[in-house]
Amino acid sequence: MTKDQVCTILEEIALLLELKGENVFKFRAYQNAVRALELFTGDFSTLAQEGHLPKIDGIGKAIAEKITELVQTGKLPYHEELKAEFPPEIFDLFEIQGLGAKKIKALNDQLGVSSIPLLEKACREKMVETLPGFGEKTQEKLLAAIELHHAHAKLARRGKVAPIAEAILEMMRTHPDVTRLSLAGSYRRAKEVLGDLDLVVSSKYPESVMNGFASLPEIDSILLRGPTKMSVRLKSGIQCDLRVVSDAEYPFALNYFTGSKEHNVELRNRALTLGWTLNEYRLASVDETKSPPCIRDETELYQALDLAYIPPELRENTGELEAAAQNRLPKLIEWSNLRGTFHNHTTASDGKNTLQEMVDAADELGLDYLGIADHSKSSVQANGLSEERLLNQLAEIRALQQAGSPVRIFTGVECDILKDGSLDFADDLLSQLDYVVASVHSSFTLSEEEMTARIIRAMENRYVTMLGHLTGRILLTREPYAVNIPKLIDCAAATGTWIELNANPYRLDMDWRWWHLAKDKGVKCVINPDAHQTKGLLDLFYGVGIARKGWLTRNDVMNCLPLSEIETALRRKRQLA
DNA sequence: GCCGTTTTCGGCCCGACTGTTTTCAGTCG
Repeated sequence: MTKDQVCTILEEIALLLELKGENVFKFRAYQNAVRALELFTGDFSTLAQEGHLPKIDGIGKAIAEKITELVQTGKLPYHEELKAEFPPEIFDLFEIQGLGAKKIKALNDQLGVSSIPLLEKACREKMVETLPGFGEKTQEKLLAAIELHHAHAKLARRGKVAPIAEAILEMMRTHPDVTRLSLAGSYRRAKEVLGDLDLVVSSKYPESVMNGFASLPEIDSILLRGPTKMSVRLKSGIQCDLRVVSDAEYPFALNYFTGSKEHNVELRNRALTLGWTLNEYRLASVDETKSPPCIRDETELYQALDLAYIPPELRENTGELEAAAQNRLPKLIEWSNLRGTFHNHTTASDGKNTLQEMVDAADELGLDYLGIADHSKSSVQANGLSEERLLNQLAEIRALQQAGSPVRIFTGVECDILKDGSLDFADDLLSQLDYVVASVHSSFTLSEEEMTARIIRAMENRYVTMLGHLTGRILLTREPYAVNIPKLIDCAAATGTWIELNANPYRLDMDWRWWHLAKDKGVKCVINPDAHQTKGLLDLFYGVGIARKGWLTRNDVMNCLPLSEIETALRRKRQLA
């Protein structure tokens, strides 16, 4: 049983305990355990088999025993028994906005409402308003929430949200009563998928700012509105929350609403140990024996807690507070550090722009070098190149280069890793290219062992410079294929193979949660847009955000190297072998 | 159920908003 499967079961246990009306701290302990497991990148199954799980902070004796039982037997009677107490569809009800465990329990106990369709029926028959604690308005809101649930997926990819978010920010920036403003929440932390959008504003005239916000053209409907807080539904279906505070409160509000929740809890705990109490408005003395320092921005806020400034992308409670306390936070990579990129397509395979157009776009973007890596012959669906067509492209690129291209063009290929781990082209062809991106595009359903062995075999080829989109995931659409990522990281370190950070907002693969580990093992990252048209090059922006979340610096990312050094770097692995 | 420089009991972040209440419970972030 994998870690993910264990997490799913623990998550269900938490919900079931909450439904039963158990002690809140009990089910929260299960949620904390899931969180701890998700962040844990060590050897999970060995630890579970040997009973060393309590070494992970947040997992105690009781939960560790349950996990061990799950890993060893694949079953957990405790979970089965809990589950038997409720109909299985009841979990869906948690996705309806406005419904929590207490209300779901009341609906189930008193009306037999145990699924979204039954809830819809009960609302339409006006049964819900008869329950104590419920009323006519609640009933209406539930119907609206059900409709919304049908209409929109709960999460949106960063690439969908970003243009809207930046547009709202720019429009609000021009409002005369806005003093300071920032996007906050998971957007500011550069998360790959977002549940909503948060905007924090400081102003002397909150009413005026709220009116301005309410009249933005992007807004579809207002979900709730108080004196300082407003939630709206945007036309794109995304929820957007606005908070207006005074300018003195702004650094605290911005920090609080940037999160993550776990980072905030740690920060508050740290404040307490220093004799301060921290909330979204201020820092205050616990016993009023001392007056707090003047805090005008987030840097001063972290300073007051004896911490170096922690960039938003790192605020996931994965060791950033400890590092900030010891002043050993990395200097994170920035957009301007990128000098080139490697995984790009042209009309030769399934791209929408020609070689010349891609080169011009790279030049306009200020890149010094561009790698072309079209698909190989087995990717028939993507018009993959035959040996002959690849050699033709090679000649075309050399001619373009000699004609005086402003951008250095590197010749590569995105070479399919076949089912058995062999490559789509023979070594003598690969050796004529500057580099090779090796990717899986078929047979996604192999077992974890087979898939891991398949990719390892490909990495052991001296001509494979880098590994493309490591897990094949399409965010919110296709699950990653089963593969042992720690083993792949170890192999990349041993063979000197770079791992791609695929910057396409549909992929963002390898996931940011693994980069810190990869970096510690000495694995090099390469940020590639997997561009299929000129504007796709801009996806590099999303890649930098994820690299920052993964604690990476310019030294960890190969395409930060200047042109004078990248050529040698591309040749290094093939010369080692 | 977890945790520990208030340590084996007694805490566990906490404020805003809504709706149903008539002082508060539930939900959300």
